Amino acid sequence: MSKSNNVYKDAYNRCLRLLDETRSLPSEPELGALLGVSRTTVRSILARMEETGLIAWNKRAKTVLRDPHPDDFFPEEETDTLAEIIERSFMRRLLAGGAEAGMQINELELAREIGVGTTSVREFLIRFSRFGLIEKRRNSHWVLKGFTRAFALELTEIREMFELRSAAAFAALPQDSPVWADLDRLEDEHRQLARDIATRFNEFSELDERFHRLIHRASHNRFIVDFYDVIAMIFHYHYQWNKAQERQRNEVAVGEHLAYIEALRSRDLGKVDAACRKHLKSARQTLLTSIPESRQPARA
Amino acid sequence: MSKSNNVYKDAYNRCLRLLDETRSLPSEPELGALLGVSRTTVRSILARMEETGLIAWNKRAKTVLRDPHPDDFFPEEETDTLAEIIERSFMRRLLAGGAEAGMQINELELAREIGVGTTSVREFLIRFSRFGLIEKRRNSHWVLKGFTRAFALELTEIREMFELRSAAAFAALPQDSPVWADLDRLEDEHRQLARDIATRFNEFSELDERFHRLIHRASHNRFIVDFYDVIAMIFHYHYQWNKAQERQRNEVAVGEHLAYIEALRSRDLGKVDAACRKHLKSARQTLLTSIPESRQPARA
DNA sequence: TTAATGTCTTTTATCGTGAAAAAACATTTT
DNA sequence: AAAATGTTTTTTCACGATAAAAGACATTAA
Repeated sequence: MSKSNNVYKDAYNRCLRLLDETRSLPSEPELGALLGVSRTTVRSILARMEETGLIAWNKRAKTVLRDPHPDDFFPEEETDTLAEIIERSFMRRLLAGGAEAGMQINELELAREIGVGTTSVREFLIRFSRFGLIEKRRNSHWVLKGFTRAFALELTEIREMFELRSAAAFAALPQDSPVWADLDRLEDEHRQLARDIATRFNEFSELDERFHRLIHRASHNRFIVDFYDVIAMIFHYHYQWNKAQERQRNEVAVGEHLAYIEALRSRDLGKVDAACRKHLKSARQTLLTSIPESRQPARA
Repeated sequence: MSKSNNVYKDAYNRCLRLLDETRSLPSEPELGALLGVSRTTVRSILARMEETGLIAWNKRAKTVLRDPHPDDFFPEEETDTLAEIIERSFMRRLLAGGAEAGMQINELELAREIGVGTTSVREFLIRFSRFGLIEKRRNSHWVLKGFTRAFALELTEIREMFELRSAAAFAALPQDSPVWADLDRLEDEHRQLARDIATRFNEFSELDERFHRLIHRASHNRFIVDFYDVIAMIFHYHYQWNKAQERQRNEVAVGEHLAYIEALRSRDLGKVDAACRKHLKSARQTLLTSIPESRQPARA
């Protein structure tokens, strides 16, 4: 099968949504920049749009002929990266239980189960290993360390260390730094979400990530910034898995974020530290309660 | 070519060194455990040793017939992992200069230059990416971030954060913890090295790594422990590259380690903190002086 | 009956191959 | 001439295939 054309399909779908808004499409390089793909892919998209009668395409002229129909879109599941597919599949097994710590991971079996080549699985495991949930035995198999209480504690320990430092760095940024405007915008979004929390509570997860990433970036340290990938990944699946009291949890978190933002704006390091600690403590608590006490590592 | 038999060759060489010491070899499983390889590999080794007349092998009896000759050994370069070969090759290019930050990395070109397949290079790059020296552009090439001053500062910032915490955790360990015995042994080795520093100064690098890893392990945090891989890698190549005043630098470092060890043993957190800071500060200085000021990132 | 050896099976590591996508180059249009 | 389009070349991504190495099972020796 060699390589799936998910980049094309995903970009095609996103391009379809653009069609609603305009009567004609921009130049090829412009479209490429907009969709985040190369001109080669843009041209494939345009070619298909012409074929299906969505646009008339003649050199520079790309006139929209009709609005896209639901079945003009490629199915969602065909737009995912192989890496995403493997990760989802792997995390499902991991969190669904039955994946005891100490268990060994079989590349070939995983590949067959997901229906992909071994190379992709191998590359996934290597990439995934930095999350600290799996480990490779020298010239042998991978071992599952398990999503345990210990893991959550180790993760949050680093998170707290890094975020306290980043928050302090943030508060120390000069008044004319563009981050303050970013912070204003995020505060607005928080206030809006707080108002409509009853219906929009599930949008918090995404806002949460953007907020914390903004703070971590103030550290100007690639290791701190990159570590947020680990946190984001874990919380992403945690949110998907543990829906208990989601609304209430998120409502509390939004409140904590707003206090945190105010503390940052005060530039009072004591206040920043306190607000940051308080929020991280409850975030840790949420994560911990989602991990069953029983899950203990199988062997040393 | 599919797969090189470097595991076999390396284990064979190590097994040859065992021959000097005994008149007969232990059982296959025992040998496997000793050499860190499977019985399959052990049997290949024994088979060859029999062929070349090094041993007489009949079931349990594995009698040594003669001492190994220098050309019984496989050449050193055939015992390296592909990953090691690629890493060395890559780091040489990186440190040899001419590798400007912002430059793009070509998998195929690298693979051809080193004489390996693209898959191995890809896997290496993925693994290597956690060191923060390269970065992947979404569905496109890798970009070199460069071994810059900024990199060294970011690295050491985290190192200091982690090691101060680990050292504090270490000092707080109960008296009956086995780490104190490990520390004693390391102290001895330091004292011996200090005595013969004039001739053995190049042995410091390895001792340094063992010492710091012992301390980091006290954190009981996988992210802290794993981060030492980044430090070890950087310092490993740094030591190889920058030989200026090596003897003197190492002599100073050994002294600092001894003070650090004493502080740990005093279990006085103030002293530990001071000794740790002092040593890390000079380690950072050493690293920084090896990076030419001129090397600036090419683009944003 | 335990622990070794002997044999067979499974898994990992690496390569070459081919399609998708990017990037580079050439040509045309404004 | 600058920026688009048209065309060609490179590079990345993913696969199946194959040898090395690990692991499992069967048999034999102490």
